[in-house]
Amino acid sequence: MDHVAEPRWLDEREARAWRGFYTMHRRLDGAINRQLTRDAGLSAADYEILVPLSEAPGQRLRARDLGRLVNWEKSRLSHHVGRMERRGLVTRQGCPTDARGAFIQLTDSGRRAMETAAPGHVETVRGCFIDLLSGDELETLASIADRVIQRIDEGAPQDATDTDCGGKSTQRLR
Amino acid sequence: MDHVAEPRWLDEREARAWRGFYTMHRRLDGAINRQLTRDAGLSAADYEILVPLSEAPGQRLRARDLGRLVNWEKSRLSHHVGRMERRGLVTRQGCPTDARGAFIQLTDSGRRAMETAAPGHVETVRGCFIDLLSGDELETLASIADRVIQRIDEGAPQDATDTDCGGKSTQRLR
DNA sequence: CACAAAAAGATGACACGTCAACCTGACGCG
DNA sequence: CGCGTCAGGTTGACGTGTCATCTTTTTGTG
Repeated sequence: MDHVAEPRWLDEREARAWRGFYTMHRRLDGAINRQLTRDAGLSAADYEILVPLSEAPGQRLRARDLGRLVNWEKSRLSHHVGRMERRGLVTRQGCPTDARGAFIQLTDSGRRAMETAAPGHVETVRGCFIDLLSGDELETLASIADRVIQRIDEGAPQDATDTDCGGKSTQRLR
Repeated sequence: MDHVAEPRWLDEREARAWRGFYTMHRRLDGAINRQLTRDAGLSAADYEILVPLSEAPGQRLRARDLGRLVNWEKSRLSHHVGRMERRGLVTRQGCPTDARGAFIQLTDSGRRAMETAAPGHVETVRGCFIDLLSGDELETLASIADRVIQRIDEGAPQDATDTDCGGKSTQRLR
């Protein structure tokens, strides 16, 4: 009798937190992208790449290291850098010491775009998010994030609870 | 002398919360999409659409109403419903009373897919998120989300602070 | 040294979202 | 009635992200 445990649907409070979290992210993403586009013709992804580059010695980084810094998978990075290269924000250079490697170098134009965007970006992040939170809330949020990220990165248990899905009752599917 | 106020960069705590929030979302999104794909061949977006449809009388909704329920813009909805239609998850029907309207109807196959996915979905959301948070934290998060969403939906102040960008110093661009 | 395995990137195919038109039909109003 | 405006939806173009696959080079190991 491999009975399937009845799913533990979310209660009201849990659903509020969950839905809230998600739409909050979507709104923030929208706001940030709008600001960056308007002020400097950049996307949020562009900005994310430009920042570590601008702080790197010589304004350049190995793709590998850049990828680790921003925590992107290599395919995404490669595609995105390709697009940024076409727009003149960065260039690619081969690596002398490792023939597989690739350096990503910030161009002047890329640097200017980032410097143009930066002040408005912080202002947006503050105005739409940070400044709306108390110190305690900031701590709480960071702590939550640490927990969640660790949980998923490490022990994500494929939740392979062998759900045979006796799919009868479907009530609160959230 | 229209001096530009020096940007108020984020301090350590603020940056931790901000970065944490963002990567947390990315991880969660990944985990959820993997589970849905693996268990039922659905994307998170599919699931989001299927839920309200399955709860609607007659398993169908006007595109307009569906869009309001999930808070998507109409273009996104139309595109996505098109893709779901091609995969046999939903069908489109004209609306008799308003010739412009469109009904989106859940198919049996769509319903099955959702019922298959649902238990694992809740389990994932719990395991990777909800169950890691205390009651207080759930409240805090929901409260934060309310604040942020309202701020962006209503008074998003275009932060049009006329930044003439005397872009000299660029240090902590986060 | 030889050779398997791993690392670094690039690439093509495809799903997803957004923006900007665009079309059609409903509605208000003179 | 006639006309302007708006609402509901669709479409095409484009940027983005993921997956799977491939090539080349490095590295570890006998």
